[in-house]
Amino acid sequence: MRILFMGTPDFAVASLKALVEAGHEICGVFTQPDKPKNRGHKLVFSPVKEYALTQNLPVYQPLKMRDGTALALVRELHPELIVVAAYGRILPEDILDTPPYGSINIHSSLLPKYRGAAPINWAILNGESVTGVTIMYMAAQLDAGDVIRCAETPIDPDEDAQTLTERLAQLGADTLLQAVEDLKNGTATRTPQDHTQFTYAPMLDRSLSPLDFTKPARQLHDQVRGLIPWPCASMALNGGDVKVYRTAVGEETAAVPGTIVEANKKGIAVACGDGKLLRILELQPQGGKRMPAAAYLAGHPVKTNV
RNA sequence: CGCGGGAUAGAGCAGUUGGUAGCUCGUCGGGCUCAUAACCCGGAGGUCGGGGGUUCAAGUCCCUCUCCCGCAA
Repeated sequence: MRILFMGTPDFAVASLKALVEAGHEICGVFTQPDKPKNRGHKLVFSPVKEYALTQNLPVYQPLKMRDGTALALVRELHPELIVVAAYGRILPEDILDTPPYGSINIHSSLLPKYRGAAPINWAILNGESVTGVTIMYMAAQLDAGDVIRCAETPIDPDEDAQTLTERLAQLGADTLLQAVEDLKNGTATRTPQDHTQFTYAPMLDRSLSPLDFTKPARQLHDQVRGLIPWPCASMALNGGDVKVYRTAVGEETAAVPGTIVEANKKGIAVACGDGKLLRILELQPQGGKRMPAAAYLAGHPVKTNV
């Protein structure tokens, strides 16, 4: 199949790689323009671009999708199918309608649940035990197209959004290949979503970070897992803010929520709203690196029961 | 030239106006204990990120390079 691929982050690389290795002809790769700013002032290529270059695939980084040049480019490439995976841009219908097989998207949730930008994170934040990927036809409305295939996977109670993203990227790539086969063989099904059941997973931001210890420990644990690697959960400690990377729900306590009950090799145990402890196992102080709680305590004594 | 923080023992940190480098943990040896991620005693371990400069003397002051982190994008 002659495919035009559109994607940007690591999540999309798995799918592109799968298509390449399955022998499909990639006639072009669209990815977000190099954002001229990282820390210093270095230009950074998107992961998809990095990979595409290693495969000598033609890379295109249109600035605008609606001024006609992108459409002209797509027509010139004559793709039989467009595959979009976390491209990060809304595509106009005239582009979506160009290829004879249409345009399909790989979305990292079980649609119609968690439409939007951060489905993996919100699935964890909400304490879901199952999620998955969905391959669908692209429609004018975001993530609302008819479904071709989907695949489920359980979410481990201690898994964080980063590792889940990696797993779903692989699952998505596998499912995508099957969907492409379906299309090629003319056996692809087309199932409309139940639009009454949809939920939305909006973009994450820093306001989601602060841990509120009046909430149940389990919920805070989910918050910590769901916000990795960005923006991360945070809490005040020793007069500064630290990012919290890994936690565990501990035993019962009679302490007032927010109280640090212990600070030792087992972690920093904080009382929560449901009378259970949340143990901070791994954290990152300002200006420092991510480290185990025990290492943090070696240089930053924490007072307990205050 | 986007803003800022940082690099000191295996890990995490301290180091005052330049004057022989400390703390907590770990580690090794010994002791105590029914037992311990507990306690006691003792030991090892650092050319203070690299290079250059000022000085009688630099972890500390000046210049420079490299790497890491946060914010902003």
